[in-house]
Amino acid sequence: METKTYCYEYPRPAVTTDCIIFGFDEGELKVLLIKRGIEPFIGKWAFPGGFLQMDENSDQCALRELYEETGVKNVFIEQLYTFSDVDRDPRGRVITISYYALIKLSDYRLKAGDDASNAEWFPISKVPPLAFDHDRILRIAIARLRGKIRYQPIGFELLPEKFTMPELQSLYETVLEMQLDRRNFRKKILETGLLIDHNETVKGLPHKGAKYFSFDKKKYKELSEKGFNFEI
Amino acid sequence: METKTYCYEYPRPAVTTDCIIFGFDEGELKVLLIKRGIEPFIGKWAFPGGFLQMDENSDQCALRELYEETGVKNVFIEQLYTFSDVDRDPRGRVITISYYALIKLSDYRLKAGDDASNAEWFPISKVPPLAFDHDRILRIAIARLRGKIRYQPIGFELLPEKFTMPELQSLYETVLEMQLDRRNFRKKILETGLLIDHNETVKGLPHKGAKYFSFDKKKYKELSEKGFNFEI
DNA sequence: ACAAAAGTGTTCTGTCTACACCCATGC
DNA sequence: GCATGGGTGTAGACAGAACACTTTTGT
Repeated sequence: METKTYCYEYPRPAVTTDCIIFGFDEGELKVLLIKRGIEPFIGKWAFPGGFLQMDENSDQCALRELYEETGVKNVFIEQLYTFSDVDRDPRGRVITISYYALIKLSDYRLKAGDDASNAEWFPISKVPPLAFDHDRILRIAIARLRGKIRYQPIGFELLPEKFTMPELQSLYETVLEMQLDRRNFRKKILETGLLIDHNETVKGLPHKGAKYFSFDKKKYKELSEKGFNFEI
Repeated sequence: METKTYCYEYPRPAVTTDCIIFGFDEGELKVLLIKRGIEPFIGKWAFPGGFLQMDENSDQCALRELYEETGVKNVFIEQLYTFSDVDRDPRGRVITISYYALIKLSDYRLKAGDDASNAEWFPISKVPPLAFDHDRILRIAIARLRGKIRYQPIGFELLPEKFTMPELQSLYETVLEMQLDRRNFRKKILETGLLIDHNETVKGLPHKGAKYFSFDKKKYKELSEKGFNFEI
């Protein structure tokens, strides 16, 4: 049978993916925005994204766009929500499958935002009004991150391979917008048995340097297959 | 400026919505399936769904399809996930924005599944192999329901307006696939203050009849705006 | 020696868990 | 009066919250 005989004749919306890229740096949660060089919304900031090709699924599209626009690769990425309001794009009917990504800003700070780039990191408290319905998308992305960080070990995706306990706590405090008790936090995190202690401390500070840890991904994978649930 | 000048020239996938409709009845979680009358997958069971029109967003599309195919209206519905694999539909490139709905089966049992209808309720333990990638979609929908019922009061959407405590507990036990202690369950639910006691019991049984309750939606809305979080 | 941040244990409190007996109803 | 399922309270275990002093390091 011919594929053709099955073809749909309905009018079709355009389909894009957009990616909300979170980073964490200097005690702030940040998001990467691109300044639009074309209409509509020329000069406004928006999330990186682009059109779905016919030979890729939306995950691949989001990863591809992420790489093309920011040089970022091999990062945590997850589908967020699909936006489909009729008038969300003045050019016509566009459906956007949104994703959010978590990146280790320490690794990528240099690439995006350098020299003449039109990409820039904004602390989420200082994000300007965005193009399209991207303000709404950002709110939803932040809510997802906040909800998920408590019961999935995704916070580590925002920190360098090696991080200290105060850094990890600061990340949680920032994302959850609440203060946490130092002793209780450390106890709870270490109890999971998922941190590798490097027996190595931060040097060159005018005070005691914190110990370096890293997250044991392999162990987490094993444990979660046995029904273990991360929770903080 | 003309809208036309903005028009995208990329090839476009077709876009549909599908709806996983859950019901609860006779102590079983059930899902509504439609027997396909056309190729591809003719004769196989699949979720109700259809093409997105150019004048509706995906929420509206899902509600419309739900109503057209099952006569169901005014029910809980929520976007689940968007599926976009290149070969998921033999007819060509089709992207599906999936939704799940929770319905009070007691109200709708008669409509779907009557006489010569091609719709039927299946206990989730007895769902046959489905068309397209609908098996995968169902697994994801069940996982979402299971995850969400604990911290959002969505279980009530599956029960009649008035329900008894044993019915509610049976629903939770079924969805969560675990036994719950009767006294502790009742205590925890009543502690929320969100159940209205009708001071009325089930009659005509060969034993003590259970009391009727209903869920106080209005109070829940007020409380949740003040930061209250439902949890069971 | 002092300033600055990291590291560490214990008590208290409230929540979750486990559990057994009486009650109402229809036959 | 008996079989069936509904309703109720309490004691022990456990986890979460609160909290203060000592250690290290650079200047």
